[in-house]
Amino acid sequence: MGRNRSFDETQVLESAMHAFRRHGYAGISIKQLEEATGLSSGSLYNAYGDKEGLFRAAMAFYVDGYVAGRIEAHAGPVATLEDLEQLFLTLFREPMTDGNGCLVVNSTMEFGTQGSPAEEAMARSFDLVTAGIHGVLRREIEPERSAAEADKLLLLYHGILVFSRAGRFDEGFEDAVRSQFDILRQSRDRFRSRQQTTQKEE
Amino acid sequence: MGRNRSFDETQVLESAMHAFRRHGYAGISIKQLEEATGLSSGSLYNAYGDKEGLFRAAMAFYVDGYVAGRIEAHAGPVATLEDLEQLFLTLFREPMTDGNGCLVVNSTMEFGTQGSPAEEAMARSFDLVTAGIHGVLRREIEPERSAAEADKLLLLYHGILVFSRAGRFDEGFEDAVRSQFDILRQSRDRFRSRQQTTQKEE
DNA sequence: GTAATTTTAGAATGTGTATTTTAAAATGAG
DNA sequence: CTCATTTTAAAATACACATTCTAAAATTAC
Repeated sequence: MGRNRSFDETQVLESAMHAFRRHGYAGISIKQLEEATGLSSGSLYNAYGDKEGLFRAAMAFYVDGYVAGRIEAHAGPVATLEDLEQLFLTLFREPMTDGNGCLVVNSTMEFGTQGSPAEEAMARSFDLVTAGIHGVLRREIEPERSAAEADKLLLLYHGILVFSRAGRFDEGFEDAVRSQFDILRQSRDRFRSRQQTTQKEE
Repeated sequence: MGRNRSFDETQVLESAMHAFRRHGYAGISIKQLEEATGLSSGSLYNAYGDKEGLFRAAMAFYVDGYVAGRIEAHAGPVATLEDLEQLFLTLFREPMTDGNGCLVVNSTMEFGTQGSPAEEAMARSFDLVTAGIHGVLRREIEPERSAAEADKLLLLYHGILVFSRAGRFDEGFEDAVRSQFDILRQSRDRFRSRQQTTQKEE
């Protein structure tokens, strides 16, 4: 059954992913992808079919490895406001500060709605983040305000990714995040004491 | 002194701007730009030098006409929280809902930090929006919280532009915006009554 | 060890790209 | 009216691009 692949697939996808993150899909050539991955175009085409196939693979790699992992760690089924706050604060630390932004959001902005090679990965990633944030708030604050507050955080999160890519990292943004989570914690405290009061009455 | 230009420059820039908005810079070809603008490549090159020149012109056109106009109208030197809220709510109405997003933010995500042909226009646009939002909040709410709340709104605003381009317009986002402005209005009320109290004491 | 099969690198291919050139048509200035 | 200059459209150019082909090297299964 012929020889085995001699390159490290993970390493190739990692390199390709960073290259796409930096230059976008239309903005990078096969030649640049050869340089980035260390593979010849022959091998790339053999392994991934075409440029779009490599892009899809890099997207899936990114969503599985980076997005899903971060959401599990900071916005999983038992995550608290404090965990979620950490999710936001990691956006201000390595490796998110290299100025190349998030592959999913970059690709979203490049392709828009109309049939993009990134469509499924994009949808999956947005669903993960949305569900994670909404889940935490549903557990932590009063139900009437939870959806609106979750949406605010969702928008805040993606706003940060825009400024990250723009290289415009005001120090204030971190304060803005902390201040918003402080407000949510106050909300949680009120919610909890009200719950206790209700319990006593029963 | 030779003949005059026979095309409507405004109309050409408007078409080019929408084409760039839709396809990005790297994603659109001169041929497509000929179709979009109705001009032959000869005329385009004569008028704008090259593809990058046309892009710069389209960017400047967009920032001058759209961004600056909207900021003046809703976040000028005498704008209130209500005016600013309108700025946000217009993002949910025509013509911002065509799924092509904002040329400035799209281009930011395409090029990132490193020397982009959109650099000056991008910087000007971000400065306009930032200054407008911070200006309103500085006037309307208590100084200690004004910067953080302005940054929150700034991030919220750009988050909306991401979801707009993604074609993922949850109805909840509009509620999220309104709820945030309701909170800011409460903040303004407290700030004003405190100011009155202080005045009486003097 | 042999045969089948895959990977691999690099050359080859054809298409699409941005851009320049060409020459004719248009039109403003004197 | 005439001349100078510009716009314009279309053909021409040169290059970069994604992709395919080729043949050799590698390596697994038997």
